[in-house]
Amino acid sequence: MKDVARVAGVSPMTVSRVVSGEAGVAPDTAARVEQAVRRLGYQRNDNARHLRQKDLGTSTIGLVVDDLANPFYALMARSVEDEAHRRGYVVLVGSTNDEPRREREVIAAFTARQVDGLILVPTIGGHGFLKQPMRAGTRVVCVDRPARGLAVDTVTVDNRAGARRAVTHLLDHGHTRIAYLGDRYDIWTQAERHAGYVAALTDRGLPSDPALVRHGLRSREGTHAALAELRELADPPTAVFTSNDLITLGVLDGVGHPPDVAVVGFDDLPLGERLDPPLTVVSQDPVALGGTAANLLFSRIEGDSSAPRSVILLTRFVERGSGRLPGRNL
Amino acid sequence: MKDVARVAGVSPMTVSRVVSGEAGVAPDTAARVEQAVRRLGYQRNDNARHLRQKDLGTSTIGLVVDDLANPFYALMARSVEDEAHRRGYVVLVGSTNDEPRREREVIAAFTARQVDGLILVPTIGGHGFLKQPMRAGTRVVCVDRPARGLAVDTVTVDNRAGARRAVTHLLDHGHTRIAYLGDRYDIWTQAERHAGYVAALTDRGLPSDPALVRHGLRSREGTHAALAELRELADPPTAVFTSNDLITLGVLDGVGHPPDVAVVGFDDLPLGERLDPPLTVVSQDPVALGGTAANLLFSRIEGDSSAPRSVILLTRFVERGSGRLPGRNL
DNA sequence: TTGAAAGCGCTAACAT
DNA sequence: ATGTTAGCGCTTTCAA
Repeated sequence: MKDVARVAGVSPMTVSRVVSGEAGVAPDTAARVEQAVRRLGYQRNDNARHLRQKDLGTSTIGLVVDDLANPFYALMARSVEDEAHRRGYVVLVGSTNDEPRREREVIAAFTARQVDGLILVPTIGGHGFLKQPMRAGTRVVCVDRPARGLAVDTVTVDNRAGARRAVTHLLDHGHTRIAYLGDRYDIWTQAERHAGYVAALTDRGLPSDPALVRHGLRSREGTHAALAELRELADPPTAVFTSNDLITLGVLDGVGHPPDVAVVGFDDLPLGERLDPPLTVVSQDPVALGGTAANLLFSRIEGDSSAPRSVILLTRFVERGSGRLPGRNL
Repeated sequence: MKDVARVAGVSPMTVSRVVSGEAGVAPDTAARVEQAVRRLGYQRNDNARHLRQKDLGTSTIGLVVDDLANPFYALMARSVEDEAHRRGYVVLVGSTNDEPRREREVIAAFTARQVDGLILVPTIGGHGFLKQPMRAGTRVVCVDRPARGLAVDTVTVDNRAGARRAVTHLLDHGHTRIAYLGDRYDIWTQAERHAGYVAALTDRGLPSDPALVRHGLRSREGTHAALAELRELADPPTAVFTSNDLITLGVLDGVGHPPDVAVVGFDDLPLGERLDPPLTVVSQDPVALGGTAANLLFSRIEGDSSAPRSVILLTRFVERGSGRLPGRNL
């Protein structure tokens, strides 16, 4: 900036004014400065700028998800990024792998860089470490799951109702031996979906047979193996409810052609309607989740200090056929 | 930091030393400082730190992709993030939508924040604006596509050979009317894949019929419509080569049950093996692309100033059946 | 082992 | 309309 000032024959303050588009600079002076800027290829150091402008923030937000490679979070991330871009913000991203330690590391790195806000898919771990940054002005919004004991805006979907609807569908089609295959039970969404599964059974006066419930599935292969085990039971399931897309894929790996087990899954899959029979799912909208979270965050950043809100978006039950098997009803 | 110093009864300089883990502080002094840090919940402002430490960089890199919501780039992003996290770096992400203007905006926002490096899926636009930041020390690596006229490390896959292999497979199974359905031709990967398509035909002495070639497809719906048009031809195609995952999905939307057209696509799909018949694809490895790009970038950041390298990763041809239809060979 | 002074690049607040 | 001074939070350098 000093160099530009020297070349343009003005003071650094004038360069600052021109570069920041402030009024009150004579047109020909501004032109001289702009020419010097171009000649030197000067670009302002925004970190230094934000250091001085204490009240204006850094125009940077952090997005912390479970796994950025998961298409669900990728869609969410894109949606957050679009909202941020629209407002002139940039986005730092990090994946936690659902490990509280990595979550802490990532968030610490973000707050050390003075992010104005944080959109967080929280792990099971405590979040006391957020208190201090929040007091210092960092706004926080949780998405996909709430954080235990953290009073912040939270955007989720009706996991329990969605799962209940799906399992009810299986019951409606004559299934009574319905398996639940889920990810780690300590993940809030998974516990909710399991609760929905149990609720649907309870609605019909059926007990939940522990032998048909598997938690902690984290891969296609592991799910495939779990399904194979269930088939060895004396009284095997005739239907399976899968609690996320990865687990649905694992189950599909293990059902025959044509399938010998009915399947309904949480989360839609790109080719779901193309399977034989087409896949019935509970579908959620990651773009809406991300967009809503971003809008909440930015309204907080812009000064909204009302009580924390909790937004629950609706899932959609998409009936395509896979829940009616083995072709006993139609 | 001043507050911590006051509480601990030392100078800010001593706090700085303790917080940065520098040697030469008496153990009991350090203990007093650490206690004050905890009591006040102090966290260092890394932006201010990096402002002063000119030579150490900001430990921040930027990742600029076409579309973060695309599973391919999401996997790449996760891979880059893992490498960055391992080294104590954080990652700014941005999507360009393949619009040169948005690419410029995103990159400008990143360089203004003094990123140490940039991993870039370049748009078709010029990249002269990178010259200045590069002179100022920002390292740049291109991934998925090269940037015209930008001499930097570049990681791509053998798009042309992969496409040629796929189309050859269709020819081997008796198809001679093979359509090409692709995204915008000005995207380097798409032009390469089209060239591979043409090369495979030429290998057999066949001309490329312009009536069977469609560029610029950007959605499932648009692709579906394009396929419908091709079917209206007097001499319609018996096979289709699709140049990316989205286009493959669009074509699958439009083929019958069972399919009346053979399909081979670039990029694998999660349920591809589960279709009837299973989907034959040219598969590339986004995790390897991202990891390789990140490793190149970090070795540059760590001082490697050898001539720019070009790394070409191999695609894998995954034959599953959909290219053999309509069941005339086996 | 500790601290004081100066300055990273920028801008708020006050001159002129 | 432009410039001067001081200071954002930290660290380099040098002195004690």
